[in-house]
Amino acid sequence: MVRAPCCEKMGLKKGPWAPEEDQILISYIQKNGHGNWRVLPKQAGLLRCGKSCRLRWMNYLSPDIKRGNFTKEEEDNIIHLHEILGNRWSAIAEKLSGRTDNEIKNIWHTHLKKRLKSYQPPQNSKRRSKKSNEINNFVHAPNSPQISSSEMSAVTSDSLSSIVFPSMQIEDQILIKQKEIDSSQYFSKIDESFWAEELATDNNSNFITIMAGEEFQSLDMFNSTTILEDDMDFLFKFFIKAEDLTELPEL
DNA sequence: AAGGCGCCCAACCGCGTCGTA
DNA sequence: ATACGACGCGGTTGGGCGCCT
Repeated sequence: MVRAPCCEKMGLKKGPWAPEEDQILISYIQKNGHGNWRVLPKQAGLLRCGKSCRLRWMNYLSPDIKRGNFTKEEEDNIIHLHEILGNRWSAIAEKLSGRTDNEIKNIWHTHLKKRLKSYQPPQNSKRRSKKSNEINNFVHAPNSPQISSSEMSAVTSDSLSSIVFPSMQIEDQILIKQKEIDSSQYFSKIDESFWAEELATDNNSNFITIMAGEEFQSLDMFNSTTILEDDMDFLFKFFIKAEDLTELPEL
């Protein structure tokens, strides 16, 4: 199937939006809603393609959008969410009210990536446990998928399952029930629905698996209440659905 | 003052997904 | 089952701006 580019038609304007165009779009949507984006520009009298209108509205004109610089707290949230979700900018944006995926993507590429680059986690932590070594060995084994931790988290959070460490028994996995994680300190902007959403509805069979890397021992199976601030920086997070623990995903 | 350079961010592009006929 | 339109997403681009020399 070959799809014609949406702005292929001659006469449609591209590039930066003029204030008058913004005004037309705002008043049209306020009056009629956006409905079908494809037909909106024609009905509103704009020489733009629907896609361009949608983007302009979603990323700039919508009243729900919070303008202005990102706070330190927001930046921290983005970093942590990126560890969990990977480059799923829209999913990250959902958790940060008023921020758009485009904005988050931009700030990631311009600020946060650099910030993380300059950060090097300490080596040879004395608290590294046997379990964390086992996981580490699996992740870096020759026949293991060669992916970074962030890619892994992206894959696993997509399907809410799937990263498994075959040499470990299920009971050896560190499984922490959703409600036992005190995430409020780090995800203060995120409401409870975030965790509920990621864990689907069945709390008995779905768990967040926290692979704490350097700080593995600090998390007590089924008994963890709080993640220490020191831990958080080194935390790799994978979502594991307990009933899927026997199969490796296709990566 | 002006030219070069790098950064930032709004906007575009192409593709995947979903819904419907 | 297939084709197709619409939407949404993530990657990329390029113009504008500020800083530096």
